[in-house]
Amino acid sequence: MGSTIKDIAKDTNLSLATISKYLNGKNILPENKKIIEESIQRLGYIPNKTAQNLRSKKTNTVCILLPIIGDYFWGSLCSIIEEHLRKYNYSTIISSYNASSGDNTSELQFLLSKQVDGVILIPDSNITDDRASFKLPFLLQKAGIPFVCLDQELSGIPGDFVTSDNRAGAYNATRYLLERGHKRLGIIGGNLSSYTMKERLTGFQNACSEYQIPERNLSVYGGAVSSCAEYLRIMMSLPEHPTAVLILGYDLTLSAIMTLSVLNMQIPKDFSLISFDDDEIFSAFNPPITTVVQNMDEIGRQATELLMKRINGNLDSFPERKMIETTFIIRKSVKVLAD
Amino acid sequence: MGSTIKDIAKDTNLSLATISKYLNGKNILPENKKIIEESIQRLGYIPNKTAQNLRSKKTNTVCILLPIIGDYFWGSLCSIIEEHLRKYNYSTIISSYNASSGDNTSELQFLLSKQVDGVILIPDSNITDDRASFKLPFLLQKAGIPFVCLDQELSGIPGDFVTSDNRAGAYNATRYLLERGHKRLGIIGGNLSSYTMKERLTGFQNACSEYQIPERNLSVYGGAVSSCAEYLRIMMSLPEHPTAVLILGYDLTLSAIMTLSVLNMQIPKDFSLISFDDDEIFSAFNPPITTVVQNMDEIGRQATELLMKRINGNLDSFPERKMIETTFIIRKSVKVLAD
DNA sequence: ATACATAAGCGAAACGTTTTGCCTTATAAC
DNA sequence: GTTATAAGGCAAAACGTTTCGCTTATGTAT
Repeated sequence: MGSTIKDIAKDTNLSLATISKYLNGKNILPENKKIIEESIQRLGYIPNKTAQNLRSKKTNTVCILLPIIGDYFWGSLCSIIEEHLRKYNYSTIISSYNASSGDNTSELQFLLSKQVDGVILIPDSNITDDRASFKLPFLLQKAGIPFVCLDQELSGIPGDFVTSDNRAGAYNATRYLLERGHKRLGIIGGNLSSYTMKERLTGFQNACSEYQIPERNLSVYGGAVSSCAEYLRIMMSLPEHPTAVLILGYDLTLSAIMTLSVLNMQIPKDFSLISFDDDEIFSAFNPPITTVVQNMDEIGRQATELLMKRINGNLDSFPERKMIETTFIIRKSVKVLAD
Repeated sequence: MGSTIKDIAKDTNLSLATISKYLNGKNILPENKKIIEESIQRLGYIPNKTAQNLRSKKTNTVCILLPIIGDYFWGSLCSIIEEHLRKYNYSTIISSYNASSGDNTSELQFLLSKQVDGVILIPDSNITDDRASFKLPFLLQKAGIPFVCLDQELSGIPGDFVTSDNRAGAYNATRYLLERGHKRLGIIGGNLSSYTMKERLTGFQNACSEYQIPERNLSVYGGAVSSCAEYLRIMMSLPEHPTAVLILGYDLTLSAIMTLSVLNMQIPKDFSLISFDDDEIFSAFNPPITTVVQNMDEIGRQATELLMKRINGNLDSFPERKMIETTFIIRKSVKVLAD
């Protein structure tokens, strides 16, 4: 069915080596080039990547490793990364790993047998917080497979990573509230012990202490989406409740908005709110919600760039920490308070 | 670095062929089996897939082809499918294609050169509605690469596909409304000309005509999320406006809920609503929203199964149309009307 | 005993490339 | 006119497997 380099060689009366040279962009006579191109066209030749990979020991393939399946955020990031890798002539394979297992050897074997050139690791706190030597980061390092980590810094081992600048994002948003006269603030997050959330919390606190807001005027909540509504209700029933809140996550924001509407509190008239993590839908709300947005495309781009660099053997300034700036989108969910 | 089958052969004093037999589960002497296993352990041998692929002309690889990048729904489906394919010992590569191009030859070449065994095609109406012979489905067929299509039926060419039973899902939800005494209904969708949306609309209409609801009591809207709020507002200002609405999509539902809250209409007291497409967040709302949910995991499973069948040369009942039942989750967004 | 099937093992060829080292020819330098 | 230099081409080896055809040993039915 498919024709091979041999067929082209016969067809053109040239040697295998010459055809291979042509395919790899080496110098050959222009006339031969023309002949080869015609022949390729005529015979419908398509290079066989498996053969190329075997011989050259390079697969031009990167594996994205994710811990959980079905997560919207990471799932869509996969296709963004694919797009970027494609520009470098790399293809993407995705695979999931067992984050809770103490031994990721089987995942490593998979990568090794597939001969992937590099890995983009979407971490799970189970993996990053641990310096156990059978977990993915260690195994990858030992095997000499370059990888870059997304979203979270590894704690037991040095490694490149790229993440949103969560701290700055939260800091800016908080300042925005403070500048508009809010003096009692709340922050609502999911699991506040994760790297990402800790960073955001730090940003929030830094801004507050710059404005000398006393601790007692700050209200911090970390917990499940389902209980966020309850928390908000309690918070709002206090006599001196916050006038504004920074909400760390899409789902939480949605839940908060719904809760406020049930409580008959209007945004921003009765209460101000900023969401960390945007979605198209927030701009369609009434009022549209002011948000901090993570630049997913940029995260994908930078992760790709960094990985390419490492794959090409460039170890400059390892380990690199790339912080991607968030964007602050001012819409209409924050009220300006008179002093 | 990595050891090969040759090393094992030397180490065990057996021939390459025997080692290969062992690796492929053929019969060998139990004593040799033991020796080989020890040797593999000791030398840390890992089979080289690129070599296996080259020789056996089988890659155990499926490519998921998607049209757009960054789509949450499809992105997360990718990792679900990966999970299922993994059970069959297949790995997954993802790649995007140009839906608007008239010629997908380059995509085909990619698949051919990668030697993928099959494709899961996430379609774009640009591709399915067209019988142009340079578009993906035709090319795949011509090249003899088995594929199954998700979500949409191909119109120009027979092909397997698996999709949610959109029609039945909408039908059931609509009946639910009708059974609770609603006599004036609305349906709000995105692009109503897409296959998916048409199916849902049909389900809605079928239920309505069964209950002999006159056309004039039905209100149908298809359009962008951004203008849905406006539409709802107008609709609600009519004297005899619908008492309940079926909303075809997550974003639209969110937008509708917000709009209603701004209009000071309470769900379900003043207005009833069912969402097609669920999200965890809907259960956390107040009231929790009654929804029709697509069984993504099942879609992934069935697509995988069907593709495996085709890859193994089983063409029984081609082309197959698999309709995955939706689940109806009754929560509290629908009011029972007195007659 | 003879013939015959079955099981296990072996060496060598094959899969479709890239790479190596050598050879030829043309070009430039002196 | 000789010699150095470079460019392009070629045959063959290599990459790490699987598979083919053959051999030998073992058991089984005639």
